[in-house]
Amino acid sequence: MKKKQVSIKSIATALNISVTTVSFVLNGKAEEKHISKEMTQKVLDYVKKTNYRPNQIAQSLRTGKSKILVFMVEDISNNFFSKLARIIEDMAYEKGYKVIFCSNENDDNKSEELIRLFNFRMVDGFIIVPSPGMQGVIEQLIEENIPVVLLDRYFSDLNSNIVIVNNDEAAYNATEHLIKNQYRKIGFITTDTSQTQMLDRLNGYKRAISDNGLVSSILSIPYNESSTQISRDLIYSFVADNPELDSLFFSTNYLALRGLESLKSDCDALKKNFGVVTFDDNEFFSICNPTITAVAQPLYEIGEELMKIMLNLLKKIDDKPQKIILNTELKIRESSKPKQLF
Amino acid sequence: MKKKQVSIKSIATALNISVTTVSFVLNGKAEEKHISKEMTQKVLDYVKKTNYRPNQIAQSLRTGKSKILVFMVEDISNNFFSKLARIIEDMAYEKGYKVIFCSNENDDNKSEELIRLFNFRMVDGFIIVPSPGMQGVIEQLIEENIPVVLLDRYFSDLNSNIVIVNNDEAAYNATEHLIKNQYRKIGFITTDTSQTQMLDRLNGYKRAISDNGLVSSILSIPYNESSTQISRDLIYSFVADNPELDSLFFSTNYLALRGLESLKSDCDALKKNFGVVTFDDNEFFSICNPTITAVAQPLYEIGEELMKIMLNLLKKIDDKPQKIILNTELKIRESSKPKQLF
DNA sequence: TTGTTTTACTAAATCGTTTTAGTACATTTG
DNA sequence: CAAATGTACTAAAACGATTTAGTAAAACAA
Repeated sequence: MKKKQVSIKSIATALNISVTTVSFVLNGKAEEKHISKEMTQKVLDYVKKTNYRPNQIAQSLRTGKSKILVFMVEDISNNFFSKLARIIEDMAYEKGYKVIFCSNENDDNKSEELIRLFNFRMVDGFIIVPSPGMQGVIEQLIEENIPVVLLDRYFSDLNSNIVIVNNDEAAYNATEHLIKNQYRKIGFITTDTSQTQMLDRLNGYKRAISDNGLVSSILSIPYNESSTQISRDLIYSFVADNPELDSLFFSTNYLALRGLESLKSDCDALKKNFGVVTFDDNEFFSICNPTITAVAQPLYEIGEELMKIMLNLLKKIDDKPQKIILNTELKIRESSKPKQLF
Repeated sequence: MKKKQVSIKSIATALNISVTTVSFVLNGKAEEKHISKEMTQKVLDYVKKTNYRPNQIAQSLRTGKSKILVFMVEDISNNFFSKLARIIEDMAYEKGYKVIFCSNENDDNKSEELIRLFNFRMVDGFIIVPSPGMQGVIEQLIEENIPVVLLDRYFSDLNSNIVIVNNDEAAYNATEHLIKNQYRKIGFITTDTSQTQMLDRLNGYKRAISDNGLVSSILSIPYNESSTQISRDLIYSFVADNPELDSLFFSTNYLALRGLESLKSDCDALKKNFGVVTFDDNEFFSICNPTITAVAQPLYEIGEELMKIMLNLLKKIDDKPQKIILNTELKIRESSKPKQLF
């Protein structure tokens, strides 16, 4: 009933040759190792007949390579990350790598635990959206010469490979866009984390505001509440308590979602000339009513750059650590249309 | 510069004892194997000091278990699957399993290729959203006693573990809901695949329509076009060519997205008493305008059932293959409100 | 003829664990 | 006091591949 697993050894025994010969043939070293054409063919035929597949675990043990990458993000169910995951998945598979995804929830302990789980040894490389206190663990990985590429956020005093977008500039431009369209009191919704990408966005917003002689108005939502009713309520109160607000800039996708829910519950907010811009695009933004203006990150390019760097690291081509900064695109839609023409 | 990896052997040598002893201690078998308290402590101390981590690859080779599961879906970037992925990820990690996600794009060749890539041996179990022609490969897995659980769709003549929802009934109820709310000409948007869940939904729709003496109106979109402009156009023409239509039922989330985009471009469609119901809920549905009525699948329960079955399979507890059918919930929102009252 | 090369293979070590089947000594039991 | 049992350990095989360092025979060169 139970089929015996076919191994190199079983092949060797069946053909009455040595495992070495089989291994050479399978690894395409027949010629180089002077295995005769007939022998080679015999092995190949038998392999095909028995549908032999090498045991990758054994290969990994011997070669030290697992052909597995880890893609660690904040939350794999977040649209931004899942879209990116798909892109990375495809690129990795094309190169013969499998990808294990995991969500660290921006929690340092979880991040470290996950990395320990992978044990530095069953994984060939890490693509990581780092949580704030991960610098030590990441340094450790780099020190041990394990390929690591970061994305989305960074550590300013860590010289690592990283792919990010022009957060500051993008936020500046998006804010200016609102200002150009006559919005004057622009609320900025962010979280209380020290994530660099969030700080950069905040900075961009602040610069644009002050460059235009306006006054900023910022709501910082506790990070751990950012996906709950509490954050909806906070946004609601923020808008209610600041009746002079004529627009909101959400600094990331999940905040936008909470915000839109909140503005929606205050039925009229969105209809009355109220401007909205958000970071991170979403397919649904073009079917919302009004459609939502968003800063779109170049997902495909991000994935491409990440994999380019990762593959180089895996090939042990070690350039200096690279810092890639990609450009975002402001997708202008109805939610930010000129105020007086609304 | 390069730190030597600490192994059981290096520990044994350092402490001048045998690897067996170290292994016993590490596996908590000290007592059972009569290792003295002092020895045990000595090993534990050294292990802590050197920060030793076992090489999981070697463990896997020896034990035949990798603690890796594969979660194969149609497209990991699809909201339904990524939300589910997150749930499964969490449950699996809790039990010490890692999860490799992959997208088969509903393509049989890709599915098979992926399964071969995992090689039947570097993975402990598969959770699969099967593509139509995968039955053979799946039978093969089952035959080789590899844990497999299917979800979302099934093969009617394959006796496998499976978790699905009451598609037929759910579609019936959703259709009836529209009918109760005075919609009379309900279009059904589906794809041309033979995916069972889609057929079941179609069936439910048809039954409700005929039970109520109405006439059905179905648009089937070529599967491979289902995420392109073409499908938007098809839906657009469908609505335009059938002016008597007063509502649409989208049979899955990506079709709903295309449909809503399409209806949006036909600016007024959604405002004029036009009913919409869709399969698969989405966070954005409650901020759309009108908010969208949807059949919500119980993601958490699905994940829970999948993992429950998988863990049993992994424990070699072999019950009969189970077929779990979970109930959906119709989330009634504005897009299906009573027609005349609109 | 002797020595060197080339061809066609193979034995055995290795990767880092787990586990079976010991051993040597001490203690208990009948 | 001999046999049985218990304690505290260890040697070595095994998992399934890769790879180094061979060997034996044939071919070629001097």
